[in-house]
Amino acid sequence: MKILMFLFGELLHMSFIQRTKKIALVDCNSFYVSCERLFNPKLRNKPVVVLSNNDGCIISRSTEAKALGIKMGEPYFKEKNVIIKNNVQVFSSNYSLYGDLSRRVMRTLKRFNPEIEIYSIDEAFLDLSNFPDNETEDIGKEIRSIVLKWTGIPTSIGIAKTKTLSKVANHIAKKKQSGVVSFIGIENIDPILEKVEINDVWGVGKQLTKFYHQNGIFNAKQLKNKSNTWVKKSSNVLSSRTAMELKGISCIDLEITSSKRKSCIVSRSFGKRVEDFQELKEAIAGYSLNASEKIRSESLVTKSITVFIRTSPFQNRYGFYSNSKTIDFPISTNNSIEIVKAAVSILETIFKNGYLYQKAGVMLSHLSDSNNEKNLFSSERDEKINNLMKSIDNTNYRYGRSTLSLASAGVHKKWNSKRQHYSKIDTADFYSLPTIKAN
DNA sequence: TCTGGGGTCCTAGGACCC
DNA sequence: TCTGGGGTCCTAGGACCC
Repeated sequence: MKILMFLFGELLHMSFIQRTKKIALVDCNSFYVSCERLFNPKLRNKPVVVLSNNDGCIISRSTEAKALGIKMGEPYFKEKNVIIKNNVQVFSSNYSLYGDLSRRVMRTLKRFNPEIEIYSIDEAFLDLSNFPDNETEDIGKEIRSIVLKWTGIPTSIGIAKTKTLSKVANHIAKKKQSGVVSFIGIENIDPILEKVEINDVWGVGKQLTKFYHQNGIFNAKQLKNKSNTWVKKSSNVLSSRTAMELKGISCIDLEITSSKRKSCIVSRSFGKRVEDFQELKEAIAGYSLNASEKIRSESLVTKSITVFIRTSPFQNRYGFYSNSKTIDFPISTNNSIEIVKAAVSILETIFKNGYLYQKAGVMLSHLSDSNNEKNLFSSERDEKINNLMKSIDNTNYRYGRSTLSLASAGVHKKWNSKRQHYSKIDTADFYSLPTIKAN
């Protein structure tokens, strides 16, 4: 009887309260700039930009900086005039700070539903299906205000039936005062999609934009109304998924379980060009150490390693050279010594004298779980190496990265990245806590 | 003078096999 | 001299994302 009453209750419930699939995309506004502002309130309402590694490009802009016409991804030196003229505040990127604040934002979001997909450092998809349809927008506003209150980071939130549509909603929310846009309950979204340019649709990049333009598709509505078979046949499955998602049919699932990564790259542009084999070797050894440490911290081992070096693609007068090579390890490993050795041996085969190198990198691929890799050849020696690696990692964790390193990684690092506008804020470092003066 | 870094997925085409 | 067809697996490279 109780069960019957329960079922009846549920039916009654369902008939009154609509609960369709609802996905929210929460995206931090000008994330890196917002992080810098958090510890430096003087930056509020002022134009601010954050630069990529090596102070190369502009990768985050405050609203005020956008208004000055400073473009995303533009080389810093090209915008320097505008920046100086308008007294734009400039920062080198500080990823440990951004990573820390990102974790705080994500932790806050999990209060609303622990099942979230962390899509990037500054955005997450959140399943809101459990909330009633007519409360969607209010929930969005609540999420926004709590994230702001608890972390100090402003966000924009788009809510819709599919991921692609929630991206569209988010895009519109960015321009709205409330910062929240929900498509839930809107019968016909064609008029909205009509105003969304095709290149602003998630999954449509430069090449696809060109292709769609050639076929008379200029906005999201036009793609939505194309037949699925046409899209699939003339492009590919990814494009057809995008089109279906615009129709409101969910094809791209939320990835709640954080699957382990499949590759790990460490690469940098040099602060100044490198010609010397020895210096290049130091850089490659250093990157290999970082990559090894990263995969160890995630209990992964690698089956193959790729090393690449290249000169600048923008300065042809010195001659362009780019090369890479991959080799396999006989047995998957995460041993720094072995990985550095392999990397250096690759470098020896691809290095060519007489070039000014601008960038180099190491990629570890075919990663797998280290716990599943215990094999017949495991020996006492492996055990010892594992322990050595563990103690290196622990020491570096406690006393700062590269406290313990290998000699081959070098000490001077003349080639290190440029970081002239570094804010030196470290939320994990007691001595960089902001001080508050009384009176 | 100065142009980031780190990922994922898909596909075409080659190697190989029967 | 004649020299198939179909399947699988792997990889490099392209496209896309933030």
